Amino acid sequence: MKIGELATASSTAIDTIRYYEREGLLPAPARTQGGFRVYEAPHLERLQFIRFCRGLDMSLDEVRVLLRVKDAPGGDCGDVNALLDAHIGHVSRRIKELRSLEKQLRELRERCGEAQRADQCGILTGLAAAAQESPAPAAGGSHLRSVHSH
Amino acid sequence: MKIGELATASSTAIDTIRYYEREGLLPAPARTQGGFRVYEAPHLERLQFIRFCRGLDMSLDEVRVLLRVKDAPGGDCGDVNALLDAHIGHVSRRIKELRSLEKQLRELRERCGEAQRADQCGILTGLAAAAQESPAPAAGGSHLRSVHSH
DNA sequence: GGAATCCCTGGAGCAGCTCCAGAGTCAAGT
DNA sequence: ACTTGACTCTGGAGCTGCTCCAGGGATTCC
Repeated sequence: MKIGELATASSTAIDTIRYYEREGLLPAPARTQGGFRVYEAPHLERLQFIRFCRGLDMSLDEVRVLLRVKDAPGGDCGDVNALLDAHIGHVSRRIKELRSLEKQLRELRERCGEAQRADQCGILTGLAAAAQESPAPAAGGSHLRSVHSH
Repeated sequence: MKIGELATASSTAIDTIRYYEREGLLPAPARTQGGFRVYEAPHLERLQFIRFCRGLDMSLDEVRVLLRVKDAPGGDCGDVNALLDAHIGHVSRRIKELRSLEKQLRELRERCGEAQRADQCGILTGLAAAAQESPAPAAGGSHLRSVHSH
């Protein structure tokens, strides 16, 4: 199967497949004489595994750990448990952060019901005042990016 | 005030301040003869505003919109309301996604109580099986990065 | 006047792709 | 055999929001 077929079979962009190969997540496949990549069933399986883990919001480094354990013939899976526990920790911490964020935003939104002159907008004045008072928002001041921030 | 003082006064990295200037969020300040940036109180105020919004997980583009309205003398603030509503939408959507994610991860974690041989690890076999069945996780298959993905 | 501490610019690097140009390959149709 | 069109190749740049250099100059303190 050529890369385009693999791409549709796995709902993955072609560029992403080549990227995974460069990153060592997918083994380099055979090539035709003209240089086209030729994939077999195991490649698809592995790619689906990767995509599923990515869908669970794991980082590529986390996926790498899982693949390494998966590739080890009879190794033990303690690392898998630890990784998953840590990942669950990331996710639930992030949920907590976002909930307090949502609360702050809704309170802010209360301050301006309808459009009016900007210099009387409760949101803008509220933001400006809050920025003055606390150097960082009440949430704690961490810049909440993805679940993988710490 | 030189850049270092502004940095400590606003709990912002020096590089970040220069970055905001390049991005047009902070106006270019005066300079000493030797070329050092010299800031005044309004710079600090504006920077604190930006940092506060970033703490609320707004993107720089969102902050730009707020600043533009804030800078307009007597304009109206409809954009601010719309922006905040959209942002609240991002955040609560993301919370929903993460909650279903957390549930999936905890179910997965159930499958392997303690370390054992990798080829019998319930997590790995579960992941592999799930990847086979559904092309993407039940959550919907979107790659959930920050709150700003859509 | 010498040392320590600041500050400058320009560029690279992070994650995880995504998109592009410019060229080559393959399969089907005539 | 040849053309057409769809596919694929490589290498590099771009996205966000910073962060961290290197290799210099400015300022300040003793």
